[in-house]
Amino acid sequence: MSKGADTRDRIVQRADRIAGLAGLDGITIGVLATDLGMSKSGLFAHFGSREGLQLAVLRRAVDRFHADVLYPGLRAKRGEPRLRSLVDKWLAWERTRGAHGGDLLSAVAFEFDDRPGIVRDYLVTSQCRWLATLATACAIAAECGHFRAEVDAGGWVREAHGIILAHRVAQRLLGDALADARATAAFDALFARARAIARTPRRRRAA
Amino acid sequence: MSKGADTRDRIVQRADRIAGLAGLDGITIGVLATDLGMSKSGLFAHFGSREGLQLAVLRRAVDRFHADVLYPGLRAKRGEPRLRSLVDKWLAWERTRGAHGGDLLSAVAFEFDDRPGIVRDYLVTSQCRWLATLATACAIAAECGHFRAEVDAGGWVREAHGIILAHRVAQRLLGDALADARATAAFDALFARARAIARTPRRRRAA
DNA sequence: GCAACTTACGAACGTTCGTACTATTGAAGC
DNA sequence: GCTTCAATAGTACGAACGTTCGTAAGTTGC
Repeated sequence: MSKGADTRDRIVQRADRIAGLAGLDGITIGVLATDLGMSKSGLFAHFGSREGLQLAVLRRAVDRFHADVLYPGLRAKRGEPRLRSLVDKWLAWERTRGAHGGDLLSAVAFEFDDRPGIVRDYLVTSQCRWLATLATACAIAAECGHFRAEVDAGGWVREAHGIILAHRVAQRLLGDALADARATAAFDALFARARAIARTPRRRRAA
Repeated sequence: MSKGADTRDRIVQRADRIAGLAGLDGITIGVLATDLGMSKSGLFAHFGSREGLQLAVLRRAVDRFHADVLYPGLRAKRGEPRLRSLVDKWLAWERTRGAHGGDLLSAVAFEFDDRPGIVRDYLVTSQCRWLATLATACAIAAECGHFRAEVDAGGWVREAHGIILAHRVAQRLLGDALADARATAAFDALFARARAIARTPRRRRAA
């Protein structure tokens, strides 16, 4: 790796840590430069703009997510095992706070949901892709007969997403000691429900 | 209302709108003063510090939440109706984007989950209180026989929280047209499950 | 060993930040 | 009508912001 690319990497790595605490908007070229013992201008030159730096940090987070969650998860065998592997690794990813910017993605989802720009655009596409991957894995689980044939993959994924998000708030904001156990239990139940042969009783639908 | 209190109110109201877009940290005394046609110092004097202003905005959001969600919801009759009323209003609150800072609370939950201070402290206590209220309502539903006696109120509330959070991301970030329908369906299912007489089939538990 | 390019620096730009102080206003109580 | 006091304006400050510029080193290719 060339010297430039190496420095750039160090910068993004450090910025990632800051973003984990203060959000992508909490990244500041001045403090970042001071932290790394280099000049603002030298640092700045690597990205051309603050937004470029933010995007680089987000990209890195997504790359890590792929490396730690997506690719290993996909290696499990088709059907429920693969889906389970994916969500287990997802939860583990969200759980490891601080170690790396494990939580950056969800945080940015809330931070930038109303702020147009390349950062948001990139986040949207990468999030959509991830959720679509999960939905596909869910559909495959149905194909394989692990899940009920009529399972709603989109709905299933949405619920999984909810479990992840609620876990994060419970753990990091509220400091709930039961956060992990609850999330795991919720996932167990979510799988069990999709698997269940006996129909859950259907009452009237809200208007 | 005295003139001072009135101005203060106008300031917080305006700041709330800004925070809805850019987060609590996106509030800036300078632009706020310009927006309202008053001097920075005149505005500043009302709060004593930026953090004081942020806290005032958060307080206002919580007050509105109580007025729009908590109190009206509690008026429904004991048991499942009350719980349903509460979560319905909760969802409605999160759905009304922009109109008022309907989404501020969840956003701040992610923004400040790693930033000690009075803002975070206030948020934590108010969130805990709200979730505890829901858990109580859920327990009462069990007492009334609407829900199964052994229902796990804490787990139930956590799932409800997840539905709300996932809905928000789906709606605001991903622009999912099905967001509302999915959230409503998820709540329906959550209620149905707690109600169900027939046990959902239990398989082995993950280790 | 000179040329071309990369990488980083230092200084400065104009803005904006939050916060202090002081001065002016305007309404209320006597 | 004068006093009093809360409310707002005015001005200034030092620091930090993102960004630009010109330039000095360092690296690489010929």
